[in-house]
Amino acid sequence: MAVGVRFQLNDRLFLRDPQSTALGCRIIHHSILLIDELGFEAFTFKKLAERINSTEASVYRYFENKHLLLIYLVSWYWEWVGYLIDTGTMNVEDPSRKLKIAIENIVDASRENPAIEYVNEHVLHRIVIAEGTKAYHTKQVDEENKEGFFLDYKRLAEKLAAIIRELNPSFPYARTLASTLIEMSNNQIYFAEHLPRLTDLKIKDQNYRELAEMMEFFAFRLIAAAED
Amino acid sequence: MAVGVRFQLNDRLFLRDPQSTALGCRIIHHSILLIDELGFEAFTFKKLAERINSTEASVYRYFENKHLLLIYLVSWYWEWVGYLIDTGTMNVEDPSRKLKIAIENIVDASRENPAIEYVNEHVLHRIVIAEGTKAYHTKQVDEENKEGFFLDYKRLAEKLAAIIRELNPSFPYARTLASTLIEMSNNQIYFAEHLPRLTDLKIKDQNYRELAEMMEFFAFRLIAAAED
DNA sequence: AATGTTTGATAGTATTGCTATCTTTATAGC
DNA sequence: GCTATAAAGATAGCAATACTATCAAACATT
Repeated sequence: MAVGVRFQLNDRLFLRDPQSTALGCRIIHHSILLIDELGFEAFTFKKLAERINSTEASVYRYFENKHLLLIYLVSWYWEWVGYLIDTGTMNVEDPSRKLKIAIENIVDASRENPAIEYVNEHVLHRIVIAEGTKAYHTKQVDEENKEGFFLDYKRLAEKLAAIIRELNPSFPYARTLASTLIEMSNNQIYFAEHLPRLTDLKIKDQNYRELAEMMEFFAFRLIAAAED
Repeated sequence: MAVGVRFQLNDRLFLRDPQSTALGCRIIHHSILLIDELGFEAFTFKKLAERINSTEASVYRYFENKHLLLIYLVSWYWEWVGYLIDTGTMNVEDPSRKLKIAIENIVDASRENPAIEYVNEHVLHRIVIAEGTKAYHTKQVDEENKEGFFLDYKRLAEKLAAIIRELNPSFPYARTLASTLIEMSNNQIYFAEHLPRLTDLKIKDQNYRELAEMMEFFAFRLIAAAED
């Protein structure tokens, strides 16, 4: 279990590093809970400020707006998943074992013991599932991408793609498979909960084993050395 | 080519049927263009009203809010894709041919001749790619799902799943593969344009042939009768 | 000519998404 | 303990958003 990890995120995402002050940590802590409660659209800095007994102006000293806060939170989550994959595969040679470990962590990183007290990884996972793609589905993607706002997501995808290439160097779609698996994980969990006719998955008691198996089925069958 | 099609969408999506009046058609026509221009977040009914030389109040007589308008537009698009798949596979027996036709239409329905003058399918496709998932990624999914707001999407997925089952009745994840292929198509196009490190796809001159081939590769390799 | 429906014009309200300024409070260095 | 300075709180204000309400004008229908 990981204790005391502290991720260094892109410092253009915030005005003042929230990890450096008590108020900053409260902002992170309660923004996760409040976004989960209200949904990202209804979430505002004013409501957050009320919740933490602070003021709107104070929150704005940390984040330019709620959109950048969302990118911050989602980046934190992907960074955390990447970290878990790294430590989980550290002394593992077998690439197919590596892929399984990666999939397990993508599917359910919060199964691991939380890394930081003020981040509720379990709730954050729900936010990533429900709101994650809103981070990059905006008119400003291109500028924000140039600023490196999506590096954590891209790094995670690259990590996964590298394992895929290890398993089969001639597989022609490593990047596509990597990003598809990540998106698929979030989508299938969301569908199982809200639009069940869009998935074969049934999730009971937070058990993501079935999803991991499904994703392994998809990944290994696709990667299998082509017989042509 | 399809001329004069007119889709019957869920009538709880609107207050007054936009297809029934000239103003309604202008609202549809220009909301597609304006959402594409501004992005969904910056798009407002006031700006739309200005664009069509009408008033905010008049637009509100057709749609309760911009969120329902988005669901309406996205539903229209999936309805159109479903229609194209139906007509395209009408006299086709071979299920593998059917799947190819379905994939082609999911990947690029606007390759077909437009069905209705006031709907620019090509621009609407861009909206579905960039904003489509916002239709169901909200706190109200469950109530809206009960109202049947996502039936068109689910019907399309079911159509695809049926073809998959035809190809291999023992394939255990027909629904998951169906929804994954649809989401994958939109994501990979978006990534190719904005976050190219997340995909192996390169799109030049609106040519989606490569994407269709990639999706066929994924689909057929997965569906292939299991050798276990 | 009377009737109903659609649209336009205008106004108003609560909330959102900020920015600015000023004061109070905590902290750190000397 | 005193002083500088940084962080946080308090308050105000403003333009835009997301609506709702009302009334009059235009238009189509019988």
